[in-house]
Amino acid sequence: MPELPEVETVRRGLQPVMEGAKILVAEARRPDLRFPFQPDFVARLQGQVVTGLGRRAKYLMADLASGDVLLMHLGMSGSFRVIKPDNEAAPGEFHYPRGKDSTHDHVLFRMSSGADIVFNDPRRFGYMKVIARKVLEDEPLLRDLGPEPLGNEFDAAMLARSCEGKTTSLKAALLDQRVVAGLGNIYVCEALHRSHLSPRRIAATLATKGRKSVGGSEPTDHAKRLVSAIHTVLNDAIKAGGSSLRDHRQTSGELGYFQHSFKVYDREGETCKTPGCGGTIKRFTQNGRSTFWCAKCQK
DNA sequence: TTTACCACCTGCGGGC
DNA sequence: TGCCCGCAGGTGGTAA
Repeated sequence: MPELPEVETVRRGLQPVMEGAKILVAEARRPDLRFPFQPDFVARLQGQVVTGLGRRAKYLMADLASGDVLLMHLGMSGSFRVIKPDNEAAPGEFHYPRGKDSTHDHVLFRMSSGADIVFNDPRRFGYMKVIARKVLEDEPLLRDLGPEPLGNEFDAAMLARSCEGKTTSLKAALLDQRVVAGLGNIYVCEALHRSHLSPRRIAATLATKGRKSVGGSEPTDHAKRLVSAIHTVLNDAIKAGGSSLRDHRQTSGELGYFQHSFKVYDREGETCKTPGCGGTIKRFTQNGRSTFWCAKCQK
């Protein structure tokens, strides 16, 4: 579920209680999430000070004073809650109000900042791993990630170069984390609609052979429009605290509200919001994923 | 090498 | 009311 804006919202929620604080207690309540926890997972976390909390694509990365990095991915249904520890509880015990979902509270941290952090993930597609910072760039999970869509590196020329020669659909290319890291199904649908580009368009049409440039191709106006739309939709979503469909909540438990700004996603059968268009939003399955689009204004 | 598809796990909503 | 089925926002692995 969580795409870049949701992960960034979570990062901003965790930062005040994690950065500069020591992990007094860490607890993994089951042997695995998507992957088995490392045998020394808890030992490498407990007693460590979190010196920084960053994000790379959809990964949260907590820098530890030991030189390790705690890598966290929310998968499709992962969420963090920040709660006040129960003063009556013994040190090392986690007492907090349990909801019906609490059977899926898989990882807990007690921080010296006075907060307990609970990671909940019903579908267990999320994962956590501790990696030494010095070998981080060799980490298979991170090694092949493309540029950050909101970073300076990502522009129309770079996107055009990445799509050059690709015969797959533009939608599939944008979901490929090697092309651009952090987009998921929702924001790809929204960005394509805002840039009036069809999800069925061949990815290579973003680049035109010809004028000399690094990489041998020039970005088309389509590529420029698409990059601009990606920037707009991600920035707006971050400001709104992400989108809350089914699972995603902020660390405070509040819902994001960007779903109210969707122009196509989950709007099958409704009228297109593009001024003067009047088309109807359609849905079809593309690479096993739902695509929402307007055939009238997306070409 | 590139592309498409499947599986992973659980909860929810719709249909019967 | 309860059961069954399809679907869901991600991603690694595998087959073509």
